Amino acid sequence: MKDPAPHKKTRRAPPEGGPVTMATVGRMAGVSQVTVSRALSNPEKVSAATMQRIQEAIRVTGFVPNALAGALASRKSSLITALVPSITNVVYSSLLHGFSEIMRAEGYQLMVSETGFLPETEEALIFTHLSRRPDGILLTGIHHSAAARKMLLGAGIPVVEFWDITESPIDCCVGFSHTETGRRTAEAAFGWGYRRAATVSAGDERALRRRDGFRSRFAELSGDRDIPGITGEAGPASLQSGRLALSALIAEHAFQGGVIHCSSDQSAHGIVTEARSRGLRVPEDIAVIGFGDQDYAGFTDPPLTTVRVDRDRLGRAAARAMLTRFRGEEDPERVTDIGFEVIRRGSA
Amino acid sequence: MKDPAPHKKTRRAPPEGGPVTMATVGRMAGVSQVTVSRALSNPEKVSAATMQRIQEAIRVTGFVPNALAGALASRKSSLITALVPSITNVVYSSLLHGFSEIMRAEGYQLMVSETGFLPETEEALIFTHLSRRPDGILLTGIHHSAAARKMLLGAGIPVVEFWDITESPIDCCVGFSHTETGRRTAEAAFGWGYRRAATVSAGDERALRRRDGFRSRFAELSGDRDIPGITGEAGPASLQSGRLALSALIAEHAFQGGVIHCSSDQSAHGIVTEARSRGLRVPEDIAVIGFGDQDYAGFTDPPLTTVRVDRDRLGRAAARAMLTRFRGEEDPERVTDIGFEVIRRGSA
DNA sequence: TTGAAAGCGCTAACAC
DNA sequence: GTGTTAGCGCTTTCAA
Repeated sequence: MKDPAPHKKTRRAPPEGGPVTMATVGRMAGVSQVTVSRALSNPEKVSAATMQRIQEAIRVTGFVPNALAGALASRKSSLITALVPSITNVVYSSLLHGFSEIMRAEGYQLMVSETGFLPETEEALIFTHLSRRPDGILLTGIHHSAAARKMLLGAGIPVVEFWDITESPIDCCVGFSHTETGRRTAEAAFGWGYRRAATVSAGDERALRRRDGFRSRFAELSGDRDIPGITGEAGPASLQSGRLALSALIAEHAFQGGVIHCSSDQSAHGIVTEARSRGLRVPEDIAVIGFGDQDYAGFTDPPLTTVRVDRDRLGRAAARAMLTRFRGEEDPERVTDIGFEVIRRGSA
Repeated sequence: MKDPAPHKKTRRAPPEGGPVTMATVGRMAGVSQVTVSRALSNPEKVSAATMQRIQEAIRVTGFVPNALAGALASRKSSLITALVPSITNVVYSSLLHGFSEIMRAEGYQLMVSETGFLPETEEALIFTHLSRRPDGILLTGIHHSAAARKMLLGAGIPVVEFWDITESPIDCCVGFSHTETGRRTAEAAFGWGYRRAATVSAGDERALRRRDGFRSRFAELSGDRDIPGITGEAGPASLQSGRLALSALIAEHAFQGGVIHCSSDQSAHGIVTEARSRGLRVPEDIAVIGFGDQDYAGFTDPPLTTVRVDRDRLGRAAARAMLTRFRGEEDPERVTDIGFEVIRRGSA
């Protein structure tokens, strides 16, 4: 028997065994597809009896709604996109943790990618992520390529930049001044009596600003213009890189002692470890200041003097900034400085 | 002037300033929307001249394709969903890193959520994630609720369980035997001459299996049936928890020395730290064996004896397993045991 | 090489 | 309360 409608094109065989949709559920419950949709999003607008039958049908069929279709139709994906330099770095992963906790509670899901500290990669990822039509986007830092900024602006969604602050964010930023941490660390160290210093820094842009803040302020205060420094590559420092850095400082820069400003607790820990295994006393011979106040910082021996940033609060503040924008509030805060704290423990 | 078509319902004002779609681009380039689609997915099927005009139009408009619509129409989302206990734990984040690196190269994006080691949370997240219609799903471990297994099976997509192995995976698994790491560690420690032991373990199911493997095997070999142990909560151990555990072992279990089997390098590091600050020698008075071979394990003082799992390889193997399934290969490997290695350094 | 038509599974607007 | 209709922006036929 020929198909009576010559122009009826079907892509696939009839709907036997096809995906379970709201229509499937509706058929089984004796209602239309729309009613199923309503039962799921506005339960109060459906009669109790209908609700019962629909729920039973959902149970039997194992129906899982298609959020892709929902997002397309409603123009709301409930998706938040996040770009961080590296997820293996606790600093960023803990921030994401705090952020996603709040966003999840509000029904949003996170899609994360790593930029590897590379602006080109970030730019490419922004494009890919925007194609998923997220409701908002979270970026690390305040430096993004011109093309990236353009795409972001064009997307017309909230953009939260975190872990740094600027007077001119794309949309809004939540963080603290990296330069200022360096300066305040220098002031603290000078106040504790240190007159000679050195720096050990990772190569990424923010670590360098922390280092430079320390350098210039310490020079100002102590008059010492010759502060030796070891600078690594962009990317996370490790305990090992800290050990190597101290060795290099001693071997190549004839470092004689004083305080060492590190761009991370990891490298600070490495320096302490290396110093001890060389029989040097910490902080008497070599004092060390870390950055980040990682979970272990208070429990090393000696415990690390470091800069504490309330990452939990930062993550939450970023989430709050985004939620505020979703609510469409008038004139929301553009810059949130959550500050930091220099914590003195045993290592300096 | 009244609308001549009384039943013409438009949701929004006419398409002025609306989103930039393929139709917009097509109009500007003087071709139909379909041709724009083709230009993007099958460039070779479009004439060079047309291609030029389309690309120019894309550039001018800043067009970003809507992957939601694409996925809905093609039934392919290029999305992979991953569920891990915690992203702040380097063990899992480094695995994700390796996995996503390969998947991204193949055009897939990762959507990650944290289960917090809770099966109920995992179940809820599986539902949410499946609603995004991922092309594949990556799960941590081999224990999932019955409802979760059912949903997963019903989704009809590749499921890779990693970081553990079982004879009966949902689809396939890539990992190693946790019990076996404990047993082999016990054998190594016994071989090194240790005759007394203790354990310090996190409370999650896999850590407990490592601990039990160590316990029973060490008891078998040494005849010592009285191995004291400290067991923490589910969730990541920290340097601090290791320090506390050693204190508890000494105070509450009158631990006199011997080898301590830890469920992580973090707690092992804590024990070493605590031992030293108490004036105990490592490994002479107290020997410590960690787990994970974290980046710092070889650089603590003394360096940690530990169990190494090639996480990079594991992440890659998991990715390969998934890609194999995407290709629809016949009868693919269901269980991949990537093994582990006991590494002896200074702490035991 | 290009286009027209149909439909992916859902939500929004409206009528009953 | 519930159903009908008209899309959301794309891919997939199929015909030209």
